[in-house]
Amino acid sequence: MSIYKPSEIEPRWQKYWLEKKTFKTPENHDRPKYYILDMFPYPSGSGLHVGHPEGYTATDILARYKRMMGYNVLHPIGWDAFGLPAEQYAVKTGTHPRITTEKNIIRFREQLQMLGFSYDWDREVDTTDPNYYKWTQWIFLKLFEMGLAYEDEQPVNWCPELGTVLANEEVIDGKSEVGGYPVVRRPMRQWVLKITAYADRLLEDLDGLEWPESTKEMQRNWIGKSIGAEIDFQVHQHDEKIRVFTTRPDTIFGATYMVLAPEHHLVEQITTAEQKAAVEAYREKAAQKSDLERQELTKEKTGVFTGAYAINPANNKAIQIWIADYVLAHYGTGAIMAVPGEDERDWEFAEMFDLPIVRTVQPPDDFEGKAYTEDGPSINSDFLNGLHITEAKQKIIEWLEKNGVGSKSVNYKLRDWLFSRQRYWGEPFPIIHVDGKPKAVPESELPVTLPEVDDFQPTKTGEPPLARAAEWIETTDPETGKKALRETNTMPQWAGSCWYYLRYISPDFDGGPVDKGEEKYWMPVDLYVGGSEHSVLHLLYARFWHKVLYDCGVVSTKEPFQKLVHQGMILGEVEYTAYEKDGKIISAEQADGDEGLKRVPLAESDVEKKGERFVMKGTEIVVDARAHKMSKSRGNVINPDDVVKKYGADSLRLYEMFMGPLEQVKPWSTKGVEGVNRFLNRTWRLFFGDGEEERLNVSEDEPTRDQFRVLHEAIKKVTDDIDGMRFNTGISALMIFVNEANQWKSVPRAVADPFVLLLSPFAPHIAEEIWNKLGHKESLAYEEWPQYSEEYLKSDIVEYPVQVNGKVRANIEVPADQAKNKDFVLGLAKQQKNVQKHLDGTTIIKEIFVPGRIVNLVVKPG
RNA sequence: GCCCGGGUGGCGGAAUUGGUAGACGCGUCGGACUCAAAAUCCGAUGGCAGCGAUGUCGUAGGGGUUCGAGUCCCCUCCCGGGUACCA
Repeated sequence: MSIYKPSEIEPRWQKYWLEKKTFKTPENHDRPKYYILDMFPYPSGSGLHVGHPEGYTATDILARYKRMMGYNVLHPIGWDAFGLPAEQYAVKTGTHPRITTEKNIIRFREQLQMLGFSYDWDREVDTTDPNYYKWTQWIFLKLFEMGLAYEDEQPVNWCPELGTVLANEEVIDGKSEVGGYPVVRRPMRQWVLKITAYADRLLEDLDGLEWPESTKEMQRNWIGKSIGAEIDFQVHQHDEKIRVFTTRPDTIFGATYMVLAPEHHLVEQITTAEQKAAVEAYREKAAQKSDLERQELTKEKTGVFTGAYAINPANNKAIQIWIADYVLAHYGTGAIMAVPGEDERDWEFAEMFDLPIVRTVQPPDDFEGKAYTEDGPSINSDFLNGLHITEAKQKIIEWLEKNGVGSKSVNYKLRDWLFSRQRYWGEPFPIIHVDGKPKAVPESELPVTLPEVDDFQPTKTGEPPLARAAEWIETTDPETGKKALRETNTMPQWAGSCWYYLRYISPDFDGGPVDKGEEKYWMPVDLYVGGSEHSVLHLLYARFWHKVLYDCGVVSTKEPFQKLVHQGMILGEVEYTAYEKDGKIISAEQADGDEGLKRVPLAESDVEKKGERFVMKGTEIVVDARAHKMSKSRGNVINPDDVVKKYGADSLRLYEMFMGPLEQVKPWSTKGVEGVNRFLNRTWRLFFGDGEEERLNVSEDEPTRDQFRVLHEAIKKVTDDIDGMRFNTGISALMIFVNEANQWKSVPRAVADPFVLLLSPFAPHIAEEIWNKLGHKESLAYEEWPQYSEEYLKSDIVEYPVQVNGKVRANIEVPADQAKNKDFVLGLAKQQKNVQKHLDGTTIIKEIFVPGRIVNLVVKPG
């Protein structure tokens, strides 16, 4: 019998594509190129989840479409395979992370192939492969040579639980991004990359990128450029100056006290004898606080007077110098001039400690707040009085510069990138220490491979696991023959993913990270798809490295990723939950806090919508109706393997694209998968009938005008929608075609062929199968994409809705040749019975006629 | 708090520059086929009133611009993401 059997069709075509290397990247450069990139996955032990195929299907559709449009397409995949889970598993079981990683990669590869993605499998990269990380190390050497990588003893985010330091970007709310463990500050020798040297370029070049505005904005905020001034305040009775950074130099006449960060280098020197004890105690306490504690205690300001005074250079008044932890040591100069009148934090502090407040900007009469941060004329500010912020700033900076007490200045929130980790499973640094100084390993000795160790834990003294490989550590400097020690830190996981998109271009090239000629052809990446969780971290780091490589002449573009799209998260199936307390079901609105609450899952049939909310059927008890993030603990994880087994890869692909806009967060629905699966079944029956025998239901007849119209409407819509990445509505157009075509006796070949091509990027297996059965010998992967013709889209009649006072009262059909004839259309419109009814007893005061669109008769009574 | 997104049927979501709100899919209801079920097919399906023609309300809420607003403007509420003493 004629039945659509994905389990039989799909593996067969997957094998065909692999064996024939159908998707091998063309090596010639004689066509336009399209580089379409997925964020490569970390091959975790739990395999692919349904989130992966979402972005991967979207890019696969585009890759297949672009090939049919005549582009040379580069569509690769690889493995971001260094990382913590494999290492933690190694610590627990002693299994070498390499073993775990290899195993996981095999699983991931199988899963991706099972979904029919058209990757060029000859270009796979693996960040843990020494042939790959050789070039990661090579790039690090470039950074080192350029003075962009340096060692520094600095307070770092130390995570005791993970046994490693973390970059600022990896710390969220004082906890580690991975695992959520507490993070404390602790000084340590670390490798740091000078990303701040590129702050301005990283900021400016965002403008030319086709990225989501929100992502660009996040990067802008993270870089945090602010323009202001640095001003020197003379310390009274000391030969010292305190330099502050401020964005509001115009408010200097309102600077009524100063605050230093507790760690500021002048604190000890200027503190008076009477205040010494208090200051010491405060500094002690601040040092002991973790970042988390510092944040938790932000509600109330704390601080201590140093006993010292500074002279405000604008008015020569002596003002108190305090220390307080609301001033951060690592931003600006670690010291501020406090202007409570125009700064909410300073106001709060001034109120707390009874310090003077002077307004220097006139608030509006009805202003009732405390600090006034908006614009207005300057007051109490001598020669600035009357000027608004912009002019006042300019004038005061001129004055500061003339008097040698300050100058214009720019500051960034962005800090240098902490680049070393105390881990085993990462790239070793190509660095040796000779006479206590770091020195580059010569390029000819790359890669510096990971040594074998017997234990993957940090040593008892807190040194990284590599410190266990004594023979590896002790080496000689090839240049001088002196004794040398290898660096025992390793690089963070971001290192490998900072440049992998370049390696795909020439994965076997051994003259550098990337072959220049190929790079020139393929770069930049035309479309990059991946999760928004990488908005700052990966995407900022990769841009930084790319710019460094640009400066060394390795790459020819300033930016790596021209267009970026984030796929939205797929949530679990919608769940209905009632809350039970003390054995009684209570309304979800009253259910706050966890005490004594029991969650009772309900079936969809037990609930109904009442107004804005869902309630238990027939009651007033409100229940929760929500989709949650998929998680093992919640037990709502959908495994792609199961979906493929039951419905096939084409159905999974189609469903994930049909759910809604790619960028949007959306809940999973197994019923929805069944829906698209039905569509594929209907498509199969359209071509092969539903009789006992499989019989090709395709005729050699010339299609009718109507059949052509149906086809060409589909071509237009599907083409536009793929171009605009609106895959959900594109699929809807394919469904409309099949629904229409199912009413025909048979499908004319001239319609059948193009339709199968339209379907193929979305559901490649079934499309190849039908294509083959239509008598084509070769894969359809490089067939020409169908073109639509306006000729067939024209209709013989044009429909006009007819409104009276903006309300539709009738629909009329006008022959196409009369459609733009206003008099004709209006005449016909007014004849309509229901229109006449509404015109009765009124006077037409205006006739709106929008050709091809609408008729609106504006009337008034009488 | 601040900065971005976003609120459309029972559900996921459609709707060119302002021009018939609810495409497509799910669900539900009715029918056909069947001994029966599944699968499939046909029909209906925003609410309210009406046998019906039709009327009326309706895109989070309130106001405005317009012949006409889901779409533009102002205010409020709710949800999601980011960020948090960055001077």
